[in-house]
Amino acid sequence: MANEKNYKKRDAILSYLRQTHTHPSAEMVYGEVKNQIPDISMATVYRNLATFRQRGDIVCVGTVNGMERYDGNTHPHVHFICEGCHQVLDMPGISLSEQVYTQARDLYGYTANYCNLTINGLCDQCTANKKGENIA
Amino acid sequence: MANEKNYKKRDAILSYLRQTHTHPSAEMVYGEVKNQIPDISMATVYRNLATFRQRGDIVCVGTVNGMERYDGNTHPHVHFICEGCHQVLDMPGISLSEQVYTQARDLYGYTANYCNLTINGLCDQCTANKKGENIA
DNA sequence: TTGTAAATGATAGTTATTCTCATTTAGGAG
DNA sequence: CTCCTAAATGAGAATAACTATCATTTACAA
Repeated sequence: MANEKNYKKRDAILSYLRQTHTHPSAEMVYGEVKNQIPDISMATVYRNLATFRQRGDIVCVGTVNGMERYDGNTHPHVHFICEGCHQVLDMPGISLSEQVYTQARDLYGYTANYCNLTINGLCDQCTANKKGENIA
Repeated sequence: MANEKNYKKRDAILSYLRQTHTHPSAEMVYGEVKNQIPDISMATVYRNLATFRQRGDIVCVGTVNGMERYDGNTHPHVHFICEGCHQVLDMPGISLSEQVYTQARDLYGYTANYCNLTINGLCDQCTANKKGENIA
């Protein structure tokens, strides 16, 4: 009774986004899902990413190195973007106050749908590499 | 004694970014600075924006409607991005805890250079317009 | 079988951004 | 003043992420 409609590829994309913690770009999604379903195309990936975002099934983390990154975890949380290796990492120990939504409405009359806190810098590994460079 | 080197256009770009509160895109910067200096080119705008960002003279707010937005105010603060009219607005009443920098280092070993909190939604005007649509 | 509506694949098109390179500019050395 | 150098710039080509187009395929129902 699975697959009411022709959702095999669509479901594979969303499943992958919900499983991974890499906050992949469209190209990374394509490369991974292609392993399971070799005859998938980039058009399908981009199309479904747009659909998921409109539905609120995924969120956009932001543009890293010229490419948008996506997250299947829609619960508000903080991201770290490494400027060295372009990883996007979750920071579960750092909380993001959700009162910004009510503040946006009460202070400014705005309708807040989504908030995004990103911290940019160097991850632990790139920090170590950088230190090595500085010694030389 | 002004203009040690050939910095007339460079300075005009940075001055504009520091004056305005529109968080302009490269194209918006070009359009404005062109009023003062008609023979400026887009290449100069892009080149100097990249230079300013490397130096830390400006920050990137994020990509809005396919275009990066820039801010001459480098003090960490919160931005609102209107999904209707694509305005980027400051939200001075909402604070951004700077302890995320020390938390990033202490909890994860990351080197944090910059943090960016954006709230997405509809500004007051677009909220009003949307309500009008819903009535009809 | 036939009809349908949505999903997809292949590919062309768009556009923000970057790259290349010749030219211009400002200042210093002689 | 002239020559030299190094950086800034302008014009346009090149890049690449993303979107649009359109014919085809798929799943389901009548």
